[in-house]
Amino acid sequence: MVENARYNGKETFEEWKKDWDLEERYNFRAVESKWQKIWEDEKAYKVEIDPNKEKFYALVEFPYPSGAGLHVGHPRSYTALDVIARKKRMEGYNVLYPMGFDAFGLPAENYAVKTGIHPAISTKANIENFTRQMKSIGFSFDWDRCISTCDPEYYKWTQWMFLKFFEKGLAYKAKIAINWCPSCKVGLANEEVVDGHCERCGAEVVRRDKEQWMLAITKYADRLIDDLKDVDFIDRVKSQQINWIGRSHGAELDFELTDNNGVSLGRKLRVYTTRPDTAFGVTYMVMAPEHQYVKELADKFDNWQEIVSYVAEAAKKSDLQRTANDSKTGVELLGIKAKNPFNGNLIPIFISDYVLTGYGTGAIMAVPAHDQRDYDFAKVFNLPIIQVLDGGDISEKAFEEDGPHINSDFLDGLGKDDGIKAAIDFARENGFGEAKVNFKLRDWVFSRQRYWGEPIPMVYCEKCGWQPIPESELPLKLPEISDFQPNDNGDSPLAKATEWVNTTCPKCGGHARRETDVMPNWAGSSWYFLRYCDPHNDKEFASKEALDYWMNVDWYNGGMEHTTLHLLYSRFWYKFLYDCGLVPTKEPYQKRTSHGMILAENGEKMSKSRGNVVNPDDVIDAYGADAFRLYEMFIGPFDQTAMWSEESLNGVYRFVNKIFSLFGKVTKASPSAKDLQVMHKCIIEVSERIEQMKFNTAVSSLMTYVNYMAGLPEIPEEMYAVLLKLIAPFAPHIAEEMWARTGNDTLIVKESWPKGNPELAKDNTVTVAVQINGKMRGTIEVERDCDNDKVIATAKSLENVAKQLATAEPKKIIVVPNRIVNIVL
RNA sequence: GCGGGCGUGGUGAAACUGGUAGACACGCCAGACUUAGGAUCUGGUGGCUUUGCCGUGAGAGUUCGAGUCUCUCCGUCCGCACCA
Repeated sequence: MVENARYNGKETFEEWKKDWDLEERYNFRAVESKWQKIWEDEKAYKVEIDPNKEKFYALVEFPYPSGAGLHVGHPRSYTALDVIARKKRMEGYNVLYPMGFDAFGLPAENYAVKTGIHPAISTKANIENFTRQMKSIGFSFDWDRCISTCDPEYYKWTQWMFLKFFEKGLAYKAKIAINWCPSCKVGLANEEVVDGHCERCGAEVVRRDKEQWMLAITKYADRLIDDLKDVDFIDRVKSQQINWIGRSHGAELDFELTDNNGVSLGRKLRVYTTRPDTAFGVTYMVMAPEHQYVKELADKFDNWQEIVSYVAEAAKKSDLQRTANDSKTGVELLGIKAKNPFNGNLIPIFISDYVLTGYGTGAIMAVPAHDQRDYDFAKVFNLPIIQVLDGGDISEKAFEEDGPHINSDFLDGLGKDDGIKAAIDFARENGFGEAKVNFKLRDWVFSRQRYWGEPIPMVYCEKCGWQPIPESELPLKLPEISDFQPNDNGDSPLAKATEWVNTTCPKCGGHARRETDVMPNWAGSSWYFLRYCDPHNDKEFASKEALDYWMNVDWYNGGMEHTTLHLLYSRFWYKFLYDCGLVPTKEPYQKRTSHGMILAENGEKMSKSRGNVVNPDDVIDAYGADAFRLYEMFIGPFDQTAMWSEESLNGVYRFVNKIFSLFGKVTKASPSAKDLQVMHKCIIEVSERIEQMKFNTAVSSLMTYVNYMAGLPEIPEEMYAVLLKLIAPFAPHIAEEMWARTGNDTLIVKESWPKGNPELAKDNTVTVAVQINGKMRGTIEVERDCDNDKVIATAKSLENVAKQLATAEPKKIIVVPNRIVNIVL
């Protein structure tokens, strides 16, 4: 114990005590920095594996260390889990609550383009600033476990895991049409495109064919949905992930292609449908303009020019423009037909951009009677509409609900499920189709044409193709370069580092070139929570012992914006590691919650360009870290958007000072029954509300408790000690200071959490509401659990009640014990 | 279009399985202390035509009793979206 620091440099407690009389008010600046130093010197939050203690792993999303520093949004999440971590610690858990930096990313690189300052240098400075800020808020992170994704000792393992993906065939290079952001000059994953715009800069994305490294996340689509049932994620997160993965059950069916006379062309058009049972209502087919058959069957078409120009037109449009079309366009492929395998009918085939190349087989069978899009198209092109499900009025619009089958041969009379089953059975027996599950989820585009990211540890040899570099060469470090400018060709700035790029093939020893694209910033964050378990290990990404002890993450809080990005990616990544036998559990996170955003005072988003960003440094300087933390928790329901308000901040500032001023009234007096009742009620409420993340009402419970004590002539020591313990997770500095002043020489953050006794929390007398016909007429004070007859008698004696009873007889009297008496006249 | 929320004082918001609507704060009003206060402290504060009545987006329903449950509608926010 560092006695002198604790006593403000005075030798003894008694010496220190003399100073108190000179204090005018609570000096939060001195107190907060004093305890932050003591916690740091004593490593109060350092944690090690301890098999004798139950572990608790609390996690918040690590920040990108931007040049702007923390804004008040970050600490909302950090404080919430800090409160939970501190409470768990006081409850005796061995708590891992780590922090690190997601340090690769575009801003550092853009800054380098502008200023010439190397990303490594600006990132380091930003990390130092973030660390200082977080320490000034008094978070209980174990700083010895701090990591940074741009540290070669870290990204060595990110690269190592990429090699595993490659080894298992889940990382592959493919030339596909990707989303390209012309402003960032970088390819994007589907998840990074929001309404057709770049998630980061807002520019409209365009399609571009590019050779890309891909990770086969779609192989895990089923498990990413199914395993959600075993974890405790808030519903919003679950449903958004399920929605994004977009699983649908249906069938793939082959339609034979023929010439106009029904003579087979020896090819089949495969379509995907969720309703194979409506096949008797198919009146035409549609292929995506990009469908391979358009090129392959070019010589069969009578209107090639028309087709070519439509395809060219479609290629020019972005996805956004395609979607914005309200009327359907398309071109019939004249000269060929499709044969419906259910009834042998020859039907026309179109190309249209309402059919997407990336989903299903890129071709559909159109049932205009029962699909509104097909219906609209059929109207434009004057195609027949055959109803095969009974109901609705198809002269108006498509009938998309369920009904018994009609006009459908062997399916007639069957309902939806039976019809689908019968149709699939029929297709299977006749060899033209089978059941099929489809997903909206696409494989993860994993290449970024940038500098400030993890180099992809692959080389290309003319003779041997793509080869992984040997593990012994990891980490493959980023070369030093001075020109970070990306270009429009889609080359990474790394391509200019010729010495680095040119290398030898690990297989044949011949000349080879390194991959010059880097990984996306989601790579490092996909497994960082594993590194926290064993951050300094240079043999493995983490030891088995550490992973077995610490995993899973018990409680992970983060932003909703990451639900279909980081959260989904990292679940996939982790499941892959599980399949490799490298991690102990199927899912990384047991519980996932999410915080609401903090808006500026006027309800706008805080942003640098609007100039309305509130800097935590200023708040802490003016009101102190404790008030800041309390305010973050008191601002409103944790999961909802909240508006920053300097005026309200004053309220919690007063509250902190009130806790300080209460100290003057603390005596050895023992608490009365009423005192104990109030105290235990507060313990119970605060404990429950922290677990439920109802931090705003937890704080109000504490305020009620403080207000009660403020009304007492003297405050029993026990009551005040309980206050300090309960407030310690929220306002650890003042809790620690007052704990010391009450004569304790331990750290309150290591004390045990008070236990609430529900029996003592009950009041002896209760206020019961008296109603007549459900309307409030007054209240009575009765003994708790007093018998009904007595309660009724007391109720009847109320003046208001007696008056009404004089004119009418009660028909019925309802008594809810300790709550209400309702007299029905 | 599909999926998920939300709607309560001047403001942020409370309200457990239906049981005293507005806890706790902010603001405001009054008072105290002050040369002074945007400091601090104390008290008050949903509305109204005040024996009482009305009040949780609107309307209906269930119930002794509805902010809470059911239905219809309105408004608003978020996610996905020509996904076959």
